[in-house]
Amino acid sequence: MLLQIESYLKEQLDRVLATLNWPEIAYQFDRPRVEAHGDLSVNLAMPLAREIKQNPRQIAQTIVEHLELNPDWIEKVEIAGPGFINFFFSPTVLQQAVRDILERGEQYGRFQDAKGKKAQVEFVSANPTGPLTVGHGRQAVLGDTIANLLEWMGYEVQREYYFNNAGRQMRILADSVRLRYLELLGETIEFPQDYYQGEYIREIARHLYETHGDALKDETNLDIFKETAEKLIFEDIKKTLARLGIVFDSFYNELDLYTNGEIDRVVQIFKEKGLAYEKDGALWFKSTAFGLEQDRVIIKSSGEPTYRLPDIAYHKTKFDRGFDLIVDLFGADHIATYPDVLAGLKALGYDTSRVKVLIHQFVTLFEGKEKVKMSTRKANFVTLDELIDEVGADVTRWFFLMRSMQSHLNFDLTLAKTHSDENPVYYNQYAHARICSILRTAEEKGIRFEQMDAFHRLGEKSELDLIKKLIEFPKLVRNCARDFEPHLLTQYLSEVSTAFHKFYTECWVIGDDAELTQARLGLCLATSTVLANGFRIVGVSAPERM
RNA sequence: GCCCCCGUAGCUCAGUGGAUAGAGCAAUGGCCUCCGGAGCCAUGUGCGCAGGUUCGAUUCCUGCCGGGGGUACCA
Repeated sequence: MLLQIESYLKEQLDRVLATLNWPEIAYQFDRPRVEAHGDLSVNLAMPLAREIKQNPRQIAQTIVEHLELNPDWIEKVEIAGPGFINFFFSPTVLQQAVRDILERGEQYGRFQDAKGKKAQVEFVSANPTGPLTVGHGRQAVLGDTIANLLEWMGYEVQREYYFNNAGRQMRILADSVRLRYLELLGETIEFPQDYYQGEYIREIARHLYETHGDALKDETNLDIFKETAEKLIFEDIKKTLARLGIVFDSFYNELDLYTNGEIDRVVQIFKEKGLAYEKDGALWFKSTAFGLEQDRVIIKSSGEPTYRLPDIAYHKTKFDRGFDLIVDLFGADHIATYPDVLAGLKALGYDTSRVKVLIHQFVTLFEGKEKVKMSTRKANFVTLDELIDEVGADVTRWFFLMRSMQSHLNFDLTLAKTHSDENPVYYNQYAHARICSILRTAEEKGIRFEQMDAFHRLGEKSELDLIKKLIEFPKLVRNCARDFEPHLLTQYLSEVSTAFHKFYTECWVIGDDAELTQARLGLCLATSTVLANGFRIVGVSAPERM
């Protein structure tokens, strides 16, 4: 309803501008910070003042005089400050909005804008060398929520996990397992410091011992160790992700890019276009032709490709698979790689504006004041599983979404554990549970919401304030999706909960006045609709009881 | 050296080219005859520093300081 009001006002304002023969100009609607400044404010007069060289307040005055607004929608218009035009919503339009929310129900906040379009979100993409860490958790939750947001915009979304099981890391992993296996057989081994130290390596070795006995004692080929490790670790990773409600549609193995010829094809095209040359025994990509500072090696003198080549080939497949929007989510440590990939894609002739690269900053873990260094190799990481064990999936998801992704995140484990009961997610879920409880109570008294025409009875300040919050939801979803900023959603939901709790404190829902009871029950339902829809995007549960 | 991100309340973090910069946690004091007190109400301190653009900058630009991450024929 807020979006409808905005477009209605924009229509009216544009009409006035045309009538007055004033230039068309970009202006914005904003929700004023201060209540006295109304429900919606437009800055139109200020930029216009520069154009037509008149006093902005005078301009605002003239505009307002020419406006003919429907009093059922806009109750009052004021000019304030340097020239803001402030609009005050009428109760009527707010009362209508409650009905609108109830009629749309689970669809409220969904858009059709991207209907028929395909989007892919690539995230996590951790190689199967160990359990997911808290750091991966941030990316997992961000990626999944962004995918949810895109679905709410109408996209058909594919969640993809890209991994490499062929590199040096995997060889070390396999050999780490082999040594632990030999250790189980009673052999004295020397375990190198730069091998994977984690307990999970021993578990994989134990699994091999249970299934193969000592038959692998003299096995020098690492394949069986590698394959077993990869299989078990991936099972583990998927299980962890599933606990957070995250399910990938597709796992893409870097190795396939070699076997299906994509790597060769990219090299071929680069050579044909004169964008690759040999120097010092290596093959270089002429990335300077695409605005980069230096050319990059894509095939080492050893004959092995650098990471750039498969990355470029991989992204080529994303285009070839027909996605309209390609979202890559990386940690800040990969920030240097994407310009090369984008340059490579341009070189191949693709429209890189379809690629959206999102970089999130790291999570720094603290135990109290003590910083916890994280390294999978050294096994002094805190796993995502452990975090979920401690605080639960809902808190984990909510916590990672509370902050903007470009902000460094200091995560105090001690605090997260001791104060988990006071986490804002409970505040929000409590609002939902409370509404369910009211509805149950009403039901016990034989009262059920059914009167869609009772909303004219809603006029208390806390009622109208709550409705004003609720009507922001669709705009917020759209903006979060447009800007890839899921954290604004958690913030908004908390505001809805606050407005509800205030309404609950000030207004008695189930009373003697049957019509008023109907109106308030409907408002409760509308609130739970918005909360539940928001929770669905964020990926937390909407409990009926707590 | 160069590049990217960050610097806002005691702590963790939101936010905006504009009109009085917010939340949670922590602290103190209030609020239940009755729909869930995991709630509501009240009380305090702050935009790292210095310039610039602008009618107006915490927001944009430049420099500096501090923290994080990059800068490979590692990923």
